[in-house]
Formats: sequence, C-alpha cells, structure tokens
Amino acid sequence: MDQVDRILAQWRAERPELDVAPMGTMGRLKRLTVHLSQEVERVIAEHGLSAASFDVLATLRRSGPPYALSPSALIDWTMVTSGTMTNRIDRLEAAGLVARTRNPRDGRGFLVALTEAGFRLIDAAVTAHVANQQRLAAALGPQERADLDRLLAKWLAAFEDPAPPE
Amino acid sequence: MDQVDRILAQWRAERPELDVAPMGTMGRLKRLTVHLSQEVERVIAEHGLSAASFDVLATLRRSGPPYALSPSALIDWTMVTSGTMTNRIDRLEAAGLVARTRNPRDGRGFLVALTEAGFRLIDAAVTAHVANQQRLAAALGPQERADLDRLLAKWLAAFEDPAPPE
DNA sequence: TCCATCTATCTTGATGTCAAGATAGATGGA
DNA sequence: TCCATCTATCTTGACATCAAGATAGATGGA
Repeated sequence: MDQVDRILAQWRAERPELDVAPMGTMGRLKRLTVHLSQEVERVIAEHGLSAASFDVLATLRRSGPPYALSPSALIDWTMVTSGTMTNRIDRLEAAGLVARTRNPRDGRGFLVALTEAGFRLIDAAVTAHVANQQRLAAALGPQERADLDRLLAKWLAAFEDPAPPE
Repeated sequence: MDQVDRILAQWRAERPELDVAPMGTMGRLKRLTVHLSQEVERVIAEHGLSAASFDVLATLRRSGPPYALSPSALIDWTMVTSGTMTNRIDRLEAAGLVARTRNPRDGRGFLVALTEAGFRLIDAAVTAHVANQQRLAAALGPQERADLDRLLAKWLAAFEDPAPPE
C-alpha cells in the first residue's frame, strides 16, 4: 500500500465505474521519475550544473570529437523546443562552457562546441552521475532491471520512431 | 535500436570504462514519462485545464465529500512545494474552480474546496483522462502491464514511506 | 538571375516550479 | 498567563519551459 495505491482506493470509492489500473502504472512511473530526478539533480548540482546544462554538455561530450553540434541536432537529442535550447546555450556560453561559432556550411546556423573548461567539467560530472545511477538502480536485482528495461523499451517504441535523429 | 540505445552506443565509444546500463533504463523511464505527459496534457487541455490545475482538482474530487482539503494536505498528495501550491490555488480560485475558506480548526490555515463549477469540470475531465490512459497503456499486453506495475512499485518503495500523508 | 518557399535560430510573453525567507497563528512548558 | 518555538501558508526572485511568431539565410524552379 503505497501512495499510488491510496490514490486508486480513493477513486474506486468515489468513481467505482472507472478502470484506474492504467492510472496506477502511470502514476508510479511519474512519481518514480520525480524521485529519481531529484537524486540525479542533487549530484549534478554538486558540480555546479543544472539538469538542463548537464543534458546539453553530455550530448556534446558523447558525440565525440570535435565535440560540436548544431542547435538543431541538440534539439533532436534532448526533446526540448528551439526556444528552450536557445536559452540553454545562452547560459552555457555565458558560463564559458560552450562556444558558438558560425556554421561554415549554413549561414543561418551555428555550431555549439564544448570549451576546454566545458569538457573537463562534464567529464567529471558524468563519472559521478553514472556512479549515482548505479546506486539508485540497486533497489532492483539484475533480472528485475533487465525485465524493466525491456518493458519500458517496448512501451517507448510506441512513441519513438526507429530512425536516428541525425 | 531506439534513441536511448543510440545514446548508450555513443557513451560506450567515448567512455568505454563506464557501465551505462542503469543510464539506459533511467533514460527510457524519463523519455517515456515525457511522451506520456504530452499525451495526457493534450486531453486535459481540451477541458481548459493545465496538468497542474488538473492535479489539484482531481485530488480534491477523489478525497470525497465535502471535497475540501488544506493546502498542506494537497502538498503531501502532489509532491510540490508550498510556493507552487499557493500559486496553483491562486489560479484555480481566480478561475472560480475552488474557493478558500478559513480553517475553523486552525487560524493559520485554509481549506480549499471545489466549487460547483470545479466539481463538474473535474468529473468530466477525469472521465476523458482515464479513457486516454487506457488507450496509452494498450501498447503493452495485460501481463506486461502487471509486470511493469510490480517492478515500478518495488523501485518506488525505495523512496516512498509506507505511511499515509494525512 | 529572381523570387517564392523553406529552414535554423532567436525573441517574446505566459506558466510553472523551487529555495529561502517572511508572517501570523498554535502550542506546550515554566 | 507568557513566551519560546513550531507550523501553515504566502511572498519573492531566479530559472526553465513552451507556443507562437519574427528574422535571416538557403534553395530550387521559372
């Protein structure tokens, strides 16, 4: 009997004709995401980063040399709108962690590149982040983690096209 | 090979010493939550509500007669801070969907009650919302949904105390 | 070459959120 | 009764986000 069970019990008393089983699963998904995000953001904040900044820096870092992508490519990887990405890049640029350069192939666009400081910071932050994720995942056993991963992947496939973003 | 798989492949190429399996599961969890939230908010918006407003109205509705709770109780149910809840109540009050009354038992506090209009609106919105959730959950079979629910509940138990919020 | 159209990015305005602190009333022990 | 302390709620200021629209450069066909 967790918080979600209590919510479902209230609905069954007030609106017994509704089938609230999917609400239970989606409620657990949402609440779990909130709790995990709070833990993840705590560790990221220890490196002076917000989740939004970490997201962009990590995307650039894992893209490999020369650690530079267009704002459009960053948008495709991160599930945010163009306005949000402009704002994220502005803040990272002001912090000296990325630099905008004109895209030589397209005068409308830019390339956003990690600076030396940005590279060092995200490399250290990612190491701590991955260790933190392992700690959080330890609440489930190896088989359970594999089962969960498979189920999430199947559900996610209902939304995400198999084509790569770039 | 979904978007998360592509992200993991990049990390394995750039930082092969990191174990990114938990990152994969948590990434799927996060992305799935974003997609599901977008779908859920679309239907809620058809009733003129934001997810934040829906959340408060639904909490009041399922609490049963007299459909009134203190801001503190609403905070406990909804995982937001007191400042956020003040803002939510202000907007709902301005829209005529809830009313604040002094808490007769505690002069510091209030009771937030559904108005007649708020009750009618949330009852209609919840009906559509539950149908929408069933549609979204249909991407998995009955056994898969049950398995997923169990795994999420187990992980969630690492964060949520078994004690009720009120 | 020109221009209609498309695309990449940025701007604007409104929401929603949190952390930290302020305020006012409740509470219990001396 | 009084007061130190606790608690419920609100306020403030900073971010983050989105939708819609603006701007400037790219592109292809006439």
